[in-house]
Amino acid sequence: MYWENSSYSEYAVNNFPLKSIFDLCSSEDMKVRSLGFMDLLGVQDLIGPPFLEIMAAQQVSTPPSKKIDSAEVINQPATPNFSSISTASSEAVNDEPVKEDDREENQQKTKKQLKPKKTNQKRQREPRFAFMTKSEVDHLEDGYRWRKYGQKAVKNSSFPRSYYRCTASSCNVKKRVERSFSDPSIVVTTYEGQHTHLSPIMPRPSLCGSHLSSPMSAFGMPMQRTPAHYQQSSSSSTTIYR
DNA sequence: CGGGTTTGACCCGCGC
DNA sequence: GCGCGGGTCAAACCCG
Repeated sequence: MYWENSSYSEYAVNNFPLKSIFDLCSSEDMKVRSLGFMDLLGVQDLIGPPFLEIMAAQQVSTPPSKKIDSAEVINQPATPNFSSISTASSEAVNDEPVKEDDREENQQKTKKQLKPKKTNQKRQREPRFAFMTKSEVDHLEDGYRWRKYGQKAVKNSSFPRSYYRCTASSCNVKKRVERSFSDPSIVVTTYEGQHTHLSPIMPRPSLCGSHLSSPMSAFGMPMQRTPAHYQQSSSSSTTIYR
C-alpha cells in the first residue's frame, strides 16, 4: 500500500470543490461517460441497494455513445474519507441467466485454463460496480485488503489503470482503479464480484479511529466511516459529501 | 522470509 | 486474418 493515510478527509473536505457526477459528465467530461466508464461498469440488480434502483430509474438517460446494454445507475457509496461521486451500471442485468456454477467455474479457471469452447455469448462477468471518488490517492481504503496484480496504460488517458484482487483466499473480488483522464482528481474504482467474507477491517489509527469498525457493504464498497462526512444525496443525484 | 508491487509477456475479444 | 486494447500471469524485485 502506498497511500498516505495522513489526511484523506482533509482532501475530501477541504481541498476539493465537490461536484456532482452530472456536472462532470455533462460538460467536458462526456468521455467519462461514454468511454470506459460505461464500459467498465456493470452491476446486477442483485447487488443493488435500494438507492441504486431508485437512481437507476432516474438515471437511464445515458447517451448511447457506445454500446450500452445496461442501465446506468448512480450510486453513492460512502467512501471512507473522500467526497465521492459514483455511478454504476449493469452489464450482467441483461445477460441471460447464467448458472452461478458456470460462472464460478469460468472464474476458477485461470487465463490459460479457459475453456476452449466459449459459450455463444460474451464471456460472463461478475457483477461490477463502479464509482467515482474525488481523491488524490488512487487506492482508497475500503476495509478490505487488496493485492495489486497488474497495471496497464489506458488508452486516451495518461493515467494507468491498476488491477487489484482481494487477498482473501476464497474471495475473488477484483477491483480496478484508474483516474479520470479529464479530471485527474477523480478516481474511478470498479469492483467486480462480491466478497465472500467479512471485511478484515484493518485498524487505522490515523484515520477516524473508532469509526473504523463501520461496515463495508457486502460488495466491498467503501462505506462511510465518519458521520462528519456523511453523504447526502438529493433525488436529482447531485451529491455532495462532507 | 513472507507478502505485496512492478512490469513485460501473454492471452483473448473485438472491430476493421 | 490482423492489429489493437483490455485483462491477467508470473518472475523479479522490494520491503518490513
